[in-house]
Amino acid sequence: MNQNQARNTPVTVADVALKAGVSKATAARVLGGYGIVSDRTREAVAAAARALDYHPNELARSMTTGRSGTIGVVVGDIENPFFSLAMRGINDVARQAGFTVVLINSGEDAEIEKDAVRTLLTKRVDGLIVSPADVNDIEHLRQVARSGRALVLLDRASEVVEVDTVVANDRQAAEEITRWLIRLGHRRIAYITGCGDPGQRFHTPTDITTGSVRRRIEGFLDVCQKEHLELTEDSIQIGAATPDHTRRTITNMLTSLQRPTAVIASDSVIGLEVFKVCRELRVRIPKDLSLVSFHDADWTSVTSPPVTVVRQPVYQLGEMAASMLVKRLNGSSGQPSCIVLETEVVERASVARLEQS
Amino acid sequence: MNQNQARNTPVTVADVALKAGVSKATAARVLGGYGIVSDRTREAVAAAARALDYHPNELARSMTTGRSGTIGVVVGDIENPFFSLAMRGINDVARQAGFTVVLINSGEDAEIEKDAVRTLLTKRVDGLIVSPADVNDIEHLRQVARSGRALVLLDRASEVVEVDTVVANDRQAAEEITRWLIRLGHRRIAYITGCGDPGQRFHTPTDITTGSVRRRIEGFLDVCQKEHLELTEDSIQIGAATPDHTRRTITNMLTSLQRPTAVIASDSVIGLEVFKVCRELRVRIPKDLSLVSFHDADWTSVTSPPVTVVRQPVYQLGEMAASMLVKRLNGSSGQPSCIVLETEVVERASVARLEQS
DNA sequence: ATCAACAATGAGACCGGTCTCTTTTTGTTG
DNA sequence: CAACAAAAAGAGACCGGTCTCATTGTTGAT
Repeated sequence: MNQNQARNTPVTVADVALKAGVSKATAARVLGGYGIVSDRTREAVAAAARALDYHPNELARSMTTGRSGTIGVVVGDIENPFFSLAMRGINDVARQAGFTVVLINSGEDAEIEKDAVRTLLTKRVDGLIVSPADVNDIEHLRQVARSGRALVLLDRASEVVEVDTVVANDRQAAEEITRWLIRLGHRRIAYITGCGDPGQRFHTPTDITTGSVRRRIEGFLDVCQKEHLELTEDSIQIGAATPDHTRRTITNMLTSLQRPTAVIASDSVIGLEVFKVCRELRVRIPKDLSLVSFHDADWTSVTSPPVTVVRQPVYQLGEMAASMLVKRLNGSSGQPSCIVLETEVVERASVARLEQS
Repeated sequence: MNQNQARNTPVTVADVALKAGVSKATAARVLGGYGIVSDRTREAVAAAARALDYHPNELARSMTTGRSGTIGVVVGDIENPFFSLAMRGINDVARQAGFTVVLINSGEDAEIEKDAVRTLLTKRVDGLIVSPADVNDIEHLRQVARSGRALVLLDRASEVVEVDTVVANDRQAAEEITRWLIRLGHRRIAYITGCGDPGQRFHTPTDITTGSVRRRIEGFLDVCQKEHLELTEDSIQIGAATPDHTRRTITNMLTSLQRPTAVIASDSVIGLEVFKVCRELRVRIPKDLSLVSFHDADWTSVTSPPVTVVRQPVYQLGEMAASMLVKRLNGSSGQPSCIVLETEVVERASVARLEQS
């Protein structure tokens, strides 16, 4: 082995400069790729750096430049295919633009989210992408703006704060499938979501702090009312946050006397759970229960029957969020904008026309 | 609004010190939570910090301490449920221990992986968790060791480098299910993986650079040979990296004259694709084809038939990797160890006893 | 009363880069 | 060949913290 292989290679510009016989400033110019240097010195310094196995300290660099080259991402649950797909979109764009992604999982907990944002801010990320758990509790997002760093909201808009946002047309999608279910003869339709407090009952959309879900519920309720559907307090099931709780919620719903004839699941994780419980209880889809799920997860096309879904452009959601952020970081200014991506209902076989009884 | 609300709040310890009427050193002691300070000054400084809305610059802190409080994670594909679940395990442990996670997706590309490791190193992460795409190409991993930072390999061991590792007992699991399939009368069994070069044919396990998959293939081949199964070059299908390519590979396999009677899918993504293609081609599972998949993804229990899987403790894999790393970061020394977690075959209904023809 | 021991604070170097400003070298031109 | 502009290199401050060491103030034991 090389005997001048120092332990823990803390080779600095100064070391390289010494070896190359130039000043620290000159070495820094070469190593940092800025300023003007003659070809001869450039090569000498480069050679010295190579010989010493020099690696720049990005931290020190960030200190003076003020840019860290990282963007922070705070999502609700990385395990949810929705987020992991969006995450890939973010990642792809970020790496293309030369940024590194710092990820924090909030577990949909507003406190953890605040903590996460604070942490990222102290770590001096250049910008943030957040899927806020609570559209009202946004003091920490204001803090981001105040600290002068860029912010993009992902999937969940907040009316309370003016900021770049990328969402799907949730409300419209919910209206569309609700109208459609009604046209097929369904009168008892339930909407299930993991948002909201477990054990709580739904009262008003304002209780739902997740932007996207609130919009959907608003759309759902709106259409129900227009079509004069009888809405009970069971029409909207909230708080299905843990698998265990989800399971219980669905079981209760499906064994109740006024069992719904159609269910809208707020994401693929909930949709899957509905599917599982139906199987256990021998509730046949779509004969006994029609099912529509948000998010076109990969498995939804392969069940028996395949599940009708609202296809959201999830990857693009991530891409857009990241590229909006990158644009801001590259100096784009102007009014914050809100981009709404279109969804599409993919009709499969989990929804039935209801026989008149 | 507060009129002394400075833009881009670059409030530093010096500012706080000034306001509190103490020296920079004293203010730093309070703000940094070290050294000895009297209660009175502590409160004065804290008050000043609050009034000024002081936020520490973690970057500057890291500069001097040498610790950044972050761990870097490089995985193959965050969209694969295997990794997103492991990622959650890592995340949970990391945040518990006060670390932030920096994530980079390699897309199973060794070059991107090297780049990622280099980037993380320059960003001075305290430690790294890597799922190496290529067990032979590990110069960049040596580099990590040389830079004096901790490293844990996730899911994929490398004999070439001595380092802490967390894996599942892949070889044994593969042996077990292969033996079991043979006992059920299967003589033509195929193994499909996304690893390896698309378009290439399999020759020897050494071609497979993904540690875990190589082990499984070794186990598979070993049992096949012991049981005198005829192995063709189609017995192992590699390079199913893109959905498109996977689809084609599977289609070819299932329409060939010597169609296998059983298929082992190397992960749930491949397993799902097999399932889809079977459906398209009207190949009935398990009547026409038996299917076993690695990774007990959530949807596998809900298909018709439900899929027999090798259940790996994926979350724990992530947890273990993170906690090993955290231990090292907290000063634990000693020989690198390799932890092997047990798997379990979950028998469902996608495997049939073969009728003698 | 004297001095040691320790608590509390201050002064300033330091981490590893960037960047401004100054000095030296080089090259062009009348 | 002097005169001057431009190019190249150097000196040193700076980013925002930490940390060592020196200084001052307080207490208790002798």
